[in-house]
Amino acid sequence: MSTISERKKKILAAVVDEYIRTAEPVGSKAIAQSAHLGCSPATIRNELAELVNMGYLEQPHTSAGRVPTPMGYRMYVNELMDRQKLSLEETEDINRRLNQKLQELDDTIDNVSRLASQLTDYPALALTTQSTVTIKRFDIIYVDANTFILVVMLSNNSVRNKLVRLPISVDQNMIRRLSSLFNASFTGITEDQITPLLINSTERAADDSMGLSSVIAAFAIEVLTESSTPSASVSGENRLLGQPEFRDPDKAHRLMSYLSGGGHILPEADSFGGTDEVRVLIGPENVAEELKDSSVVIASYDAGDNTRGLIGVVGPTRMDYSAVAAKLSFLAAGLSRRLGGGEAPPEGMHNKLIIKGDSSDGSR
Amino acid sequence: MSTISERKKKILAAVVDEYIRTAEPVGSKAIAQSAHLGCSPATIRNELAELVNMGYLEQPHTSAGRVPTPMGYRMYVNELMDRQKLSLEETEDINRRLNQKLQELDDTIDNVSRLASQLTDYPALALTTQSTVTIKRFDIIYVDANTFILVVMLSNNSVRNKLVRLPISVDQNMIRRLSSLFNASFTGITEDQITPLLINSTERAADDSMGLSSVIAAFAIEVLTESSTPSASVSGENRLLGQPEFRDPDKAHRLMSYLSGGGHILPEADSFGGTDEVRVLIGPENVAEELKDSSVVIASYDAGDNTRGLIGVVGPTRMDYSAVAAKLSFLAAGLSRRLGGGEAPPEGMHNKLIIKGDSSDGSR
DNA sequence: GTTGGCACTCTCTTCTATCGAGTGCTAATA
DNA sequence: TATTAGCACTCGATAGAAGAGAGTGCCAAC
Repeated sequence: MSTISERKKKILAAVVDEYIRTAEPVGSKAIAQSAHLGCSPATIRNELAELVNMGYLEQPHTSAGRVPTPMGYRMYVNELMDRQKLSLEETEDINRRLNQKLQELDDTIDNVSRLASQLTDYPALALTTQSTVTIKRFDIIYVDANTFILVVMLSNNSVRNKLVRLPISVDQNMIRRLSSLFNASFTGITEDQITPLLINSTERAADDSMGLSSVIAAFAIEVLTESSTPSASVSGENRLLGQPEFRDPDKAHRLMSYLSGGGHILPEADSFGGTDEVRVLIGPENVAEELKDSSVVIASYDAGDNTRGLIGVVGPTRMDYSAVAAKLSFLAAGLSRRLGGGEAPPEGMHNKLIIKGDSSDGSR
Repeated sequence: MSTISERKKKILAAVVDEYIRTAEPVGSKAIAQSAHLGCSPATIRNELAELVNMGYLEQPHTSAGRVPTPMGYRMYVNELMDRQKLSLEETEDINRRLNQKLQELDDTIDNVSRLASQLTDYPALALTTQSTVTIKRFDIIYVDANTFILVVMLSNNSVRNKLVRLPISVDQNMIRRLSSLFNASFTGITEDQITPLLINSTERAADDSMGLSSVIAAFAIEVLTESSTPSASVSGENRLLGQPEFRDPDKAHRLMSYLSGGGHILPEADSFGGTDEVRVLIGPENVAEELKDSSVVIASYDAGDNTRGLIGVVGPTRMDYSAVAAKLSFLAAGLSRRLGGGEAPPEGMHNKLIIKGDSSDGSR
């Protein structure tokens, strides 16, 4: 009983394809025409009835066509759908946008989410996972007696700065002293290694009676906290309204508010395997209550310095999984290539698309 | 005919207040109760009929209550509504949020728009006007033979940096030379004063045969462009869906897409007078087609260094003008105080609320 | 100038009838 | 045994009709 005939598979695939296209329950007649397996609607009906029994399809009501269940989608995603290759134009388009957006704004996840949303025409969110960041370099630039600039280069090669203005005067020597001291003792350590003790000893060593050390240390802590905290960005929530399943404003509002909330989304973020994997979460497979009748496609990329970036696209369960997965996969690969440390596959190549779902495999 | 009796004003105000509250056409009976001017519904009906004639109100259909026209709202905003003072809790709340959000992320307009949206519960957008920015200081930090960090401090006291990696090696002296040269000849000038000629001469003066000068100059241009280009940020689009007038998903979608588009919004931005002014644009008063049946409340603040920031809140014409104007005004004042250059009114004070509309004054 | 009374209008809701897509079942067929 | 044609049946969707209710406009009285 756990097997499923070839013909049933074809029919199931046809139903899902058609339903994704039209958002209307699919009838036996339509299938007989679209999937040309030489048999009549009546035969299809028998098969459909069995597919309903097996749990792959359901009927909104007795005399309507069939609609895929989450289990049906799961089967579709795992085995049935044709893994779309992007067209040359599409890959070129993505690469062009990537080059354009990333050349200056290195890691800005806002850009990643916006891009993902534009490409797929669904709301998208981007996030970075937790990671341990340390300071690689510490510089202090003397501007004038009351002003200096802190410049910190992090282990992930991003650079942060802060302009500090003082009510009192400091001389250039003090700045130089502090600079080299901080460069010596505050580099290579993580945020929680910056203890009051360490700050104190730096203060004494620099002969700093004005508390500058704590100001600078505070900046260090701030920067480290900020960079190692996962951050999230959501774009294109409004595209939800283009989907017929969100014509109900309340439903749309609920999901959009949830998305705008941002970060605490995707509890599955942590459990994410490796790069080059696209994961599809269908309806009830989602942990978050608000996503129980939506689907999420997630791709992961290497954001450099052991940081993993995640791109997620949210849509109705009737989502164009194939297209979205292909695009996200390509996008993630492009990002890995540009941001990641490791050796990279040559530009413009399709990388293989590995799709993993949850533990259930859609059979029974 | 251009005058309007006191009682009519009271009735008009009552209609608008009630309509803002309930989103339902307002009947004569309701007014007789809410605005207690000792007269019967019948009298009110007569007055209402005249108000309709004058163009301040309209009826959706013969036997419905009255709804304000844009002209009615205009009159309401200009003369009728009580200028709300915020409660102590509200001002404290805003100040607390301001302190929290701005202490580190100086100018991030994302924060401004998010804050405005949270406070008003309408979608909000923040933008900065065009301004001329120059470089105040130029520093180059040597990291290693293939890497250096550019640090630029701008006339608006923001600091930008960029990590540059080279395929070739440079020695520390070269860096030092470039640093002082750029600091000398690239400061105090605007973007379009950075000519190929200037770059060339710098290149020669530094004895730079590797084209480093153009890399650095490119960064200078980039930073100047970016900082002087008006930028925009939109937040809380989804709050639109909470409003009954946007229960139609298509209508909501249209406006949300327009808002997400961002910048080209508010063509009236340029014409904006001074700080401490709140401007209300009602329905057709808006230039943008997409806003013709929505209202916008705009406040302006001093973002320092001759830059003006704008905060706009978008909602249905049936918007709580009074509350929104009060909140925006206070928020703008708080931002001016923190970011602006001039002397500041003491914290926590209500600043006077000046509301200006367009040229028409709602009378005929 | 104000008020009560009353017929009138128009939307909104509810109910009913009809239509049609699509099914499930049965009996005939290859 | 698998497939097919035929047909009665189900059920949502649509349209029209009836009734309720809110609110008006107007008139005559105060």
